[in-house]
Amino acid sequence: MIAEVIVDVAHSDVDKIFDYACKEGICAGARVVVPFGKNTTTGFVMRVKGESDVPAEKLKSIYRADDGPPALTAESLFLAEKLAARYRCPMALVLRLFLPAEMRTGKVSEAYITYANLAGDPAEIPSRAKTQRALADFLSENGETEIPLLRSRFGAAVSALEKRGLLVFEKKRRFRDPYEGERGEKTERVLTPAQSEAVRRVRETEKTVALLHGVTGSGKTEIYLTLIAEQQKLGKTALFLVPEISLTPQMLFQLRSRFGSSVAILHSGLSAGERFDEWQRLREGEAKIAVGARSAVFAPVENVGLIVIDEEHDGSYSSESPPRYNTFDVALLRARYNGCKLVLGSATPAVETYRRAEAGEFELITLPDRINARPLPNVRIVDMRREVRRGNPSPFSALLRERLSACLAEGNQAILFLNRRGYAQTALCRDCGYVAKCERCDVALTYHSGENCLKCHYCGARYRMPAVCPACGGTRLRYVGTGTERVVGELSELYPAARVLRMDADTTSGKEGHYKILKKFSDREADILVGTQMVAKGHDFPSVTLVGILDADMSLHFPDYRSGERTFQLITQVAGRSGRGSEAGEVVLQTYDPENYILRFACAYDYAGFYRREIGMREATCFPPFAKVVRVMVSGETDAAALECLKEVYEKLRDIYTAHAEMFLFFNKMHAPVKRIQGKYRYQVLMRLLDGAPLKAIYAVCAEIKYKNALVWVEENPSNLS
DNA sequence: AGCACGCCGACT
DNA sequence: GTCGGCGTGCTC
Repeated sequence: MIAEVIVDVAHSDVDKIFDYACKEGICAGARVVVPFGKNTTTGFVMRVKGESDVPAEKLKSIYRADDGPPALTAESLFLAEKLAARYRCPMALVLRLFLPAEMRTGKVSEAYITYANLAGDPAEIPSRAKTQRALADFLSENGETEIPLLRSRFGAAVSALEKRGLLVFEKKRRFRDPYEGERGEKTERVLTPAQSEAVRRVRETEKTVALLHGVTGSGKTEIYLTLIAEQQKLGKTALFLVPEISLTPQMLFQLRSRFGSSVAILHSGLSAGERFDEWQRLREGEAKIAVGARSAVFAPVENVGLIVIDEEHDGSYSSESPPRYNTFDVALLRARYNGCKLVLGSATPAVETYRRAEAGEFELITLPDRINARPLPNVRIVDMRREVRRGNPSPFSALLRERLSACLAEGNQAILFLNRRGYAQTALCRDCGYVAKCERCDVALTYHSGENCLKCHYCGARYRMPAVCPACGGTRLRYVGTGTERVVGELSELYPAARVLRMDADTTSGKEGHYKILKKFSDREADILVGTQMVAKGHDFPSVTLVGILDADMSLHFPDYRSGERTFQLITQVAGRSGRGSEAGEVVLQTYDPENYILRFACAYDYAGFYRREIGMREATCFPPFAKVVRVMVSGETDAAALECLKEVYEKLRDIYTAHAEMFLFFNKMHAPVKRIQGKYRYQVLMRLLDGAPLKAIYAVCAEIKYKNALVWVEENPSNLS
């Protein structure tokens, strides 16, 4: 037999099928070890065939294959081929998505535990050996038991009994269980009429995709769980995808209490062994419901009955490193392959998603009301220009301070949202205008008061905070721009009695870092939670009655066509944290641009109004979904290398442009907005293309340009234009 | 990606 | 005369 093998080497030169001779019994999807050049490498069998076109003297044999079922299912192989073509990247790189990393590198393997049971006649035990007799009695009563447990209870008697030949041993597979044994209470809630109607519509629609557009707190999760339970009863599997941050243990316990051990969890917080075992449980059919972030869309389940993408608009569903896949695209392929439904849920759907739903491509299901009929919190806009004019330099407006005092006096909790970590945006010299910059990146450094240092948020470099200006020797170094650290500092001065927690990338490192802070807050060990956008997502704190949005403009003026959309989503999400319990909630939104339409629609919870305005704008200015933004990035070791490479890229792309000028709305080369990151000089060719433009040719041009000290890659509708 | 083969500069 | 620089080409 001949096996067509993709070797697990991520390089375009070897991104092709290699034929190997193999014995019968090896099938498609199997992971194999093969001789390759002077090396030995692992690979994947894509297909098995009778004969090969490769001359016999070149053909080598597979060394060995994993035992058990093939690592990759037929569906995985199908998806891999589609994705490699769509995202134009080596097959090996795509195949890696389907396996836990720890399995590929061979760092972990199955864990086993040895069980002992009684063999032979316990009457042989002398009556003076009381512990041995007790052990024998225990085993005859309880049957086979794990050795470690026996040793802890009966000590040396285990070995003694073994010497008498009265024990038999059996090794069994042990699945390492994340959050072992933890379960929530059984929560089988009765659906509201609106929820039942939503479930019915998903069930009955002819369309593959349903968009569940429900305001925050409208009970979308219960709808997902009901739909998943239905599929489980039919013996089918399900994928439940959530943004990384919403995978809080509370959510997992809720799922576990509902579905028991048939839920497997796949996310970055697990240990290598746990992730490996959870994956294996899915692959072997032991677990049928895969819950996880983006990468869980590749979960190795067969016979999928439902796929859910919660918080569909969330940016974390697009991968930023190659292969730059989009979770929705993969999920849609899987839904079609399995003939099942794909449910998208959001309070603030992505503009592009909503447009497709509105056009009838997706079933659009709207849930306009909160589940407990609580009104959405009232949002008040504060004009920060007036605060400045009144001589208030602090990050808190008078209104916010007044509401915060009231909130604390009533014994409630508050969340303050500011999308900037650190203490101050940067350190500036009042005498000469010097701004501290990173040595390897073209960005200003952020001052962190906790470590009293300057940090680069692009490369992570740390610098000592200078005592005097390095440029002019002046002593008037000032901190400009407020970050979460500074907010916490000012709060402790304003409200010395209040307990303040900070949640941002600096305080949530380590395993379950997010969880620890959220748990503290939900256990009421703090009164105020200050944080970056990670406080905005999906948490349910019934005692929070005030949300303060300190600088609503920050994401609004991001140089990106999606900044308005992102701001609307962020404000709606964070506002939704307020008033989820029995008391009404309120929101104070601070801005320097109080007339801005995005903010106005967000305050009124008017998604439809926002959408109309935004889609009209996109159409008028020819931005996605009416055109595609394509950027070709060039990054070089030196400025000269990058420029030389850029020149060739630009000339070749210009040929395509001149031949199809009518398809190009925009075409130009320029510096990347951040000219240097991690010592690499960056340039870009920016394009905006109409449907039908020769994207393939653009990719082809970029693939053939090879410089020894410069890199070229293509990004479509990039979400981060730095 | 690795690794070998192969052709030009400064060293015992 | 050789040791070693990294450009080029191959891996079933």
